[in-house]
Amino acid sequence: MTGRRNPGERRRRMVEAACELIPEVGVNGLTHRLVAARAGVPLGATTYYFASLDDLVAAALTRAAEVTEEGLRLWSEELERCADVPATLAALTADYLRERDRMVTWNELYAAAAHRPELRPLARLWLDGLTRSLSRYAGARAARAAAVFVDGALLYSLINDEPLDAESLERSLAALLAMDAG
Amino acid sequence: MTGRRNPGERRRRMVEAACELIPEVGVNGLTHRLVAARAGVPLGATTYYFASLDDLVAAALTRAAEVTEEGLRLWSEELERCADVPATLAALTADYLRERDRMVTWNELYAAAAHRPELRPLARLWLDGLTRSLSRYAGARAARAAAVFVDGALLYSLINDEPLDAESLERSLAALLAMDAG
DNA sequence: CTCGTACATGTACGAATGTACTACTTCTGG
DNA sequence: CCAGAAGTAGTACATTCGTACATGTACGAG
Repeated sequence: MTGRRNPGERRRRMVEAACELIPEVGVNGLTHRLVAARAGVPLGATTYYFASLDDLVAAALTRAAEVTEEGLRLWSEELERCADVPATLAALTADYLRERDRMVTWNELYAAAAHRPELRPLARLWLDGLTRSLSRYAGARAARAAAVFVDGALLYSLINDEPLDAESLERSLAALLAMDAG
Repeated sequence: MTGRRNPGERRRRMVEAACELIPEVGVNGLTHRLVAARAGVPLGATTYYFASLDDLVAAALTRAAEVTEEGLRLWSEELERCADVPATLAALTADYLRERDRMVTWNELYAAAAHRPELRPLARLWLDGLTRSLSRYAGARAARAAAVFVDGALLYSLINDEPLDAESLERSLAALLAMDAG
């Protein structure tokens, strides 16, 4: 009953527990004990599988980045098959802005990356990936501007009860994507 | 020599010390001892002047918000007297994006506000204030969109070595401010 | 089988933290 | 002038933390 032998699964559960905890307590609120309790493993397991707490945090943020990249592929496909890129992008963004936990997690990654440069490549995945996707429908400058706006909308939704309305999103993104190509 | 009697000044120095420390260690890295050491006061002074560490943090973030509001007034005046609003706004933003400490502090406030709702009004000051300023030159929707973009540019600069270039800023802001009024 | 290695688990420990507390000094109102 | 309030300063204490470690258990190679 106690601990069935299963290294991969145990590690995975700890990473998942850490991902669950980040929106609740923040990256800096993570502790070995909190993760162990949430994952249902003894305290010692956290130090056995991760060289340090920083490693555990990095593993959790890396996992969060993987999830984000997966979401990015979905966005890419959706944009590919749609007729109206700005409208579709606005709709996808509006959906994103309703998933508070994902937004908080991503902002935690930004904040952590601001203090720890080694995390910056991870933090760039979303913005760079989205920019690359949008480059198929607009100039490089316009694509990046639209991606920057989406991140601004994320920040806005973090501190306002009501996220940006769908029409504002669509008009703004349309305006940016229609910018002269650089 | 030790501590001349001067309550107001002491409190002010501790708040200032906390503001200095936030970009270095983050909001969650603040401790009584760190603030006391930086301010040059004994440990006891921090608990005498602030009911709890949260109070100290709140005081520091409030002070940071005051500085931001002051900066906002400068932006307002600059925009008032200029000929080309998007170009001036882009230049002001470009200057802002070079002050890394201010950006990090502001992002720390966002992250803290995401977890502590009582800080949200403070976090909204910048975005709401900028939106209000811009409302004199564009519709409500366009003004807000431009402010959201500026915050997105802040996030972008936090995790990239090179901030957004001036031309991208100007074109993007021009496109947003020219949006149909809502 | 058996033995070494990888995994599991509970406990221990030094360091750091928030906060309370005691003693001391300076100021102020009567 | 002189209490008592307000400010200053050093220290103490319970708690929590990251991490190390000792012991126990399963499992695959020979």
